[in-house]
Amino acid sequence: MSKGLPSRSEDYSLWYNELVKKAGLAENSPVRGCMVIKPYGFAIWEKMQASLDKMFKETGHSNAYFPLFIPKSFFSKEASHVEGFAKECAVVTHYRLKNDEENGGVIVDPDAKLEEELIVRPTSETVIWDSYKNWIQSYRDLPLLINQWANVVRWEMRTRLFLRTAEFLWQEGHTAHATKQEAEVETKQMLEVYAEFAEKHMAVPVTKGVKTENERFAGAEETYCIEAMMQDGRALQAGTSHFLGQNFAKAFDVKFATKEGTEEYVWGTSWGVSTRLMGALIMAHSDDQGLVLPPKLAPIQVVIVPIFRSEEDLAKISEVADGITKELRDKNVSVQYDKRDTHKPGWKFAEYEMKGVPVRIAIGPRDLENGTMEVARRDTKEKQVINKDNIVDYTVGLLDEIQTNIYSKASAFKEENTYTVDTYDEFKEILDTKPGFIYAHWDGSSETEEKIKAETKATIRCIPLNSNEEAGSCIYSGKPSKQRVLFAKAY
RNA sequence: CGGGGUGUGGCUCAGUCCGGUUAGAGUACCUGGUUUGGGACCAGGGGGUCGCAGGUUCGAAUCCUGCCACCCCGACCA
Repeated sequence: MSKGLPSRSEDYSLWYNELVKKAGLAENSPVRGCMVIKPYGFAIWEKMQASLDKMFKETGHSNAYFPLFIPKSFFSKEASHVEGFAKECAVVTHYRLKNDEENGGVIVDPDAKLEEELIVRPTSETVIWDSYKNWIQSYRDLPLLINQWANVVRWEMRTRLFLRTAEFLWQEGHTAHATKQEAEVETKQMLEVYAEFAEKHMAVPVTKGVKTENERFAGAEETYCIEAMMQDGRALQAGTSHFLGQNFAKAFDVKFATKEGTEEYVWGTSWGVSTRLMGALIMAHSDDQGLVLPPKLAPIQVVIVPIFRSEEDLAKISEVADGITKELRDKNVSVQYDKRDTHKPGWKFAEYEMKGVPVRIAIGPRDLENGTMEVARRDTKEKQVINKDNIVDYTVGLLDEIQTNIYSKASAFKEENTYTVDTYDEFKEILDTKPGFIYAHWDGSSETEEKIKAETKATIRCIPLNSNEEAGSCIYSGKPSKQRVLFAKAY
């Protein structure tokens, strides 16, 4: 592994790409637009999955699995849904290869053409609602609260590790309800789950809001989202929750018998977060030394590095290190004791910093003499010499403190880089000179939204929830507006 | 699909304009020794059909033609 990262402030994209590779998270795959997630990166994703899955279960959801392939005809059933995804679908047209007699190698067997093409799922609403049709007959079958962990494929023209890849991993929840109100409650509940996960686990502050019509999910009545700010000031959509109304129920003819004996279409929701969250995690906290992971999602929370010259030294240090390793593990802290003699301590320090391990404990001969250990925290780089009798409590407390500190830091950054403007001139001035979010009045029309996007590249990330209504006039058209919306350049 | 760029040991690249020893460097890897509290040092070593195919030439990484791949910018992006 080579040394060092490019500076974050000089070239953010380069820094990001190098970090993803050097921290051992992922790399570009030989397959166009796809990525290989390496073990360390996958370990972080698994931590995310575990936390989210638990939250889904606690809110009454169950996991299931639906097919990767979707018959083309399913797609055409919901008009706006097709339109939204048509341009980025991978399509299976044949089911067999054969030897190429003329040129060698293999070719697609032209005789093995599928009667109906299969779409590699870009999202699963259609296959899932096709099943729901058979699963739902009565109000007694509702609500149906299902989640699936899966991969999906969207043939993006340009890709970026974690942020936009042709294939990505995600979870997609698909629920069906007897009433509109219940479905709306579900939609908002899942948005809250995502926001809580982002803030409490990822330590990434987010703005909750509703998408404008332009940015709404294809097939939804309303799309809710959480938007996070990256360290270059750009916005990243970190999760979405859609109120589908009766759109898919009507498209797939999913009706149920009510208590009163009438027949009605069910109300739906869908919601998802993806490996894109990995990108958010990386870009929200990391620095020029590498990744900075919040303790709650760090695969290794504490690393112990022995400093030794001889086998005898190591043996003595290991005795102490094994002791605290066990004590920490008893307190559910994940510890790695790295006593490899193939790398020097300095090399290990740099390596674990690159990997974002929150706490490092170094034990050397000097510490053995004094009954101490050196504890270094990744977020602030501070080192403290701690008496070994207090080390376990100190470390456990430190992990909490780091989790809190990382969040506070990201939160302060987000606030410092958020602006409120009243005129289009101010708006453009800030976009040109400063990164960040901008709150401004908007007249509510797609036309204005598109013009602002074309002129400045800034888009409306969301119409924030919980923000005070405040009368004003649109920065672009001057027409009346009853609330400020969140503008930013986005990933 | 438009515009720009790059293909040379695992990785990052020099060499190409102006053809000419055995194709180089850094890093990584292997061996030995000295080291080990912030990415060690010295010595030795292995590893390359110079993207692919054709052509020009006594001679091609270098010039010509064709093809392929990848990257960046734009268009696209629940």
